Amino acid sequence: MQAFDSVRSALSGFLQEKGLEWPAKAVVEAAKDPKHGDVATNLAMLLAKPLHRAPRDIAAELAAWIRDHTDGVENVEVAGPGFCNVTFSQVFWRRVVQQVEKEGAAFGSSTIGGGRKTLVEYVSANPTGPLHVGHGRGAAAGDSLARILRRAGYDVTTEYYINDAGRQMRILGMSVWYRLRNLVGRTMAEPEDYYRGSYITDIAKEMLEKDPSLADASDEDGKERCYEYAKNEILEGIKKDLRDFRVEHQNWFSEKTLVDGGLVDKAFQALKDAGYTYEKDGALWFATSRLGDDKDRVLRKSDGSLTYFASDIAYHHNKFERGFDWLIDVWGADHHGYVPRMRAAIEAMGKGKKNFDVVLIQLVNLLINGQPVSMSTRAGTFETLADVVREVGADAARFMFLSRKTDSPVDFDLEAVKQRTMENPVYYVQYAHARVAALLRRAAEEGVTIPDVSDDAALAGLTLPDDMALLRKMALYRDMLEQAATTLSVHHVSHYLMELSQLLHSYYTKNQILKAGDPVTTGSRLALLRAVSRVIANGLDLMGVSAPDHM
RNA sequence: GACUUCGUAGCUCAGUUGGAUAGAGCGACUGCCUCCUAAGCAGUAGGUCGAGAGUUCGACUCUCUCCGGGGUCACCA
Repeated sequence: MQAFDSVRSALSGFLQEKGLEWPAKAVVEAAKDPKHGDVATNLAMLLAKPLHRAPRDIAAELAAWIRDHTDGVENVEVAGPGFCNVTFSQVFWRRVVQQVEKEGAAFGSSTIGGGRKTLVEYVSANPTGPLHVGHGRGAAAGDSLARILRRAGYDVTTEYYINDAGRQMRILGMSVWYRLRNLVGRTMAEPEDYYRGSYITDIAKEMLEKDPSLADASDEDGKERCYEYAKNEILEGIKKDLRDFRVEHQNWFSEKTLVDGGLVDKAFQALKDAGYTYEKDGALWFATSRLGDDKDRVLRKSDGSLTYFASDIAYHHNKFERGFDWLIDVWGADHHGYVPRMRAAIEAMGKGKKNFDVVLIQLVNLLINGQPVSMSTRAGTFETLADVVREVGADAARFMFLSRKTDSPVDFDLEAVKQRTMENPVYYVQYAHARVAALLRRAAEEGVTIPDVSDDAALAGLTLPDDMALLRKMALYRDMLEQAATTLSVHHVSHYLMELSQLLHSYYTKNQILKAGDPVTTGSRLALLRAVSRVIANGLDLMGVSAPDHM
């Protein structure tokens, strides 16, 4: 927030004057306790050693310096072992309202991304069946992460990698073919390993309706046609489910085109040139163990087919070739053992740690009335994402997923998420937004108007600690966004929104707005709450959750 | 076994470059709608931050050891 920036620059001036560097551990942060003012710094304590002076002594000098070199400061106090607590004036804080009014949806945006070209890849589930709840968590996280990074100044592209070339897809074709033959009474041996979900049979029926003669096709031809049809059908379903979940992918990248387009060979060549490949036992190996992996990995199997890893390397190679500087992969936590070898591959491409990050999404334990429901695409027993979204709504599901750290497992109880109570914080936040909307409607009905952008006089009624608490919280929005972006953790947004909403509900209950008694107070408070609801809407947008005007 | 991740209130979880008296929601208990949305508010109770040692002005945070839960260890994807 602005308060941090101005204190920081004052401190830098002080250090420069003394000919000192900024100590690595020195921070400027929001004071946790209002008694400690608005902004606190520990700088004096860290200067004690180099200056050979008592921390509180230095703090006193520092306090005077801050007072003289920072705009909008009301008071600076030395506290505890040597903290400097800075309090800003009410006039300073009121500017936050004006800033929100001027910037609107862009309020709180940051430029820390510096336009860096970033690719966020997420979901990327094999098109072998409908998305289940677990995919939903990854979808919500990836989508929200992309929104956050964009607001933080990154140039973000989102992508879904379609695994349409490997063994799983052959099994898919075979599964449909098997069902299809069964439907017309031409049974064949049950395949060893196949998808048993009812959607497989549905697809087979559909194909037969369109072309009854299909059953006469040769085994090979039949499987191929089943594969092709099923893949497209399922992929369309996936796309629809994601749309309904408000999840967007700009690109859909096919593994098959990667293989057919010779990009795999190109990537192999790059690895070979870097000296990392070798032949052994009739297979092509990649010496990932020289780059931090446990052991070497196979790229091309002895039967001539490619491993999943091989095309994935090619895919990431291609991402860099398309000019992306930062690759973020959102994966299910079961892929976590896969990370070191992918890192190795990235390094072999001449890229480093800075260019590649993986966000691991832990399991979702779906519960219905407290009873666990198992999810397995193969066995065909699962709760689909579409069902869940239909049941609880995209807002509640997304908020739930995005409220927890991605790397810890989550219990998702359908009944609980359906409930419109505090089990379900999404309504708490949305209610805060709707309440303000209702208030603004009421104001309009009563002929109370406030300007689109307030001037200082219009905000003069903001004098209470409650006012300042809301202003300070809004001012922290940008810091929250930056933290979420730099740590790739989406859950900060929902926690921030809970806190801001809490302040708003409390304010609303304690302080009258339209009935405050005088026009300045009414106008000021109305402008304040309008700004708060704007910030809530911005935050909800980061999560892809709607900000309703009515509830 | 190796690697990885987590262990914070009865429950679900925040607490990320080490900061002041460890937080929130739910649940429990006590109050608050003749008054702008009670899907709300105010308050009470609830803790050995898994255990131990170390690093230092200061540790929930960093290091090591141990205990306990999850996950992964394919020429599968």
